[in-house]
Amino acid sequence: MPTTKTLREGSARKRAAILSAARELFLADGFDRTSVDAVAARAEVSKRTVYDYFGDKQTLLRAVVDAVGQSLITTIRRTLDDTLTDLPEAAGLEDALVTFSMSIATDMLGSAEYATLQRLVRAESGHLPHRGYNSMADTPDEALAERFAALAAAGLLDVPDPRLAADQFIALTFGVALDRLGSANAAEDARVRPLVVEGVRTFLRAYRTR
Amino acid sequence: MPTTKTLREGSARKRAAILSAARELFLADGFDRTSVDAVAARAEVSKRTVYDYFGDKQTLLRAVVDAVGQSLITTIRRTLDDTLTDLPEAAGLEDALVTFSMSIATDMLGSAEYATLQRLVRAESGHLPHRGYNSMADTPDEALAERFAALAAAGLLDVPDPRLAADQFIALTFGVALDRLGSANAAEDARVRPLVVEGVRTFLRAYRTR
DNA sequence: CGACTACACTACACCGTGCAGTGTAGGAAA
DNA sequence: TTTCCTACACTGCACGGTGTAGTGTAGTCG
Repeated sequence: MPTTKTLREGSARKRAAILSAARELFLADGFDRTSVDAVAARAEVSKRTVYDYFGDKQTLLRAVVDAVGQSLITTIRRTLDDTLTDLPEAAGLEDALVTFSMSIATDMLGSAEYATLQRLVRAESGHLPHRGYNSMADTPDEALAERFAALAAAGLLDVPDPRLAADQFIALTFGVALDRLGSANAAEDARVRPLVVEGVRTFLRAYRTR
Repeated sequence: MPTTKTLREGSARKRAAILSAARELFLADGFDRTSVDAVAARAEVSKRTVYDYFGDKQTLLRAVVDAVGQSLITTIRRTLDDTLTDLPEAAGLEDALVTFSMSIATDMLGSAEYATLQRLVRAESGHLPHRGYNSMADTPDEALAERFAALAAAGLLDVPDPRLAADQFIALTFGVALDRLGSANAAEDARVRPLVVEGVRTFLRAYRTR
């Protein structure tokens, strides 16, 4: 066990590989059209191993969604800290929000992924028991809502219902971008930025303190 | 040479029944999880007839999406005329928009249907050639955009880009409602209205002339 | 009037295939 | 040894799609 980070590191690696392969295939081809064999092949893992790790195709989907959700929320938190911590002057707020949104849409392979996966869970695999949501703000919207509340407390925004504002912000930026362009490539596309900018402006016209 | 390689025209009633059954099942269970046998059973029609009318499951999906889209746009046009023609005073604008949105969400079995079906087409059945969209404003957003332009011309709204405003309006109302609650029952649910009301208010704070 | 034809539709059997899930033997590591 | 993993064969089944025999019905011709 010299330099080895044993302790099931191999296991964790395989687990991650499976998760990653499943995510890519589910997103590309849809849940039903993705065979477990294909997932196993892409993960360079035996099909049997997939079934040993996750017992079920459904469960695998759940795991993928949870993983992406966690990853997304971490990215959001970090980006939030990078772009919105030292509460900017009112003048810089628009730029800060645009930067934040574009970071999410670009850095992250695609926040679209999360939305698409949510659709998959809902549309394709019926109704599994809804997320655990223990207590913390462990959903992307709530992380954003927290920050809006802070901005409100700092007197930059006039936000009576931070959670609602967060949802509306997301809808105005990612929502319209997602609706207009296919859910696929979120970054890259040059048409995304203007849409996001306009979304932020609309949001600020509605929520900025006067 | 079997002269009948063409698809049947047949009785419109059966055709409609199949379309309707397919719509309900596709929405409830998803495209892949819906068997053609199930569609036929629900339509009280032979499975063979389904294949005679539409030659293919894919084609059936396309037909369903087109039908719903047409129906939706008709409803929107009518509702638009009913609620937003005699340009209301600035004071009544909020109520008018709320009424409009709720009419769409209620009267129509669910504008959610359209969105969900679009997802289905994209996510499940790969990429068929995108809609024909000949020239007219035959997409819901554009119908709404037209009306916003009219409201702007009347001095009630300050809308430089009507099409964008329409997309943002839809995102603020239906978008958030769809995200929060499952895509399923759009009407009925008492939680929809407050969401729509708040969406309209946000929209007006951003776009109303000052 | 009946006989015949054309057609829309059903009921049903059937084929091929893709796929979820399992059982197991065996190899490599620890 | 035990533990983990792979390779692979195999089952069971659901589903898309087709072919066909047969039924009801409307119209046409004699």
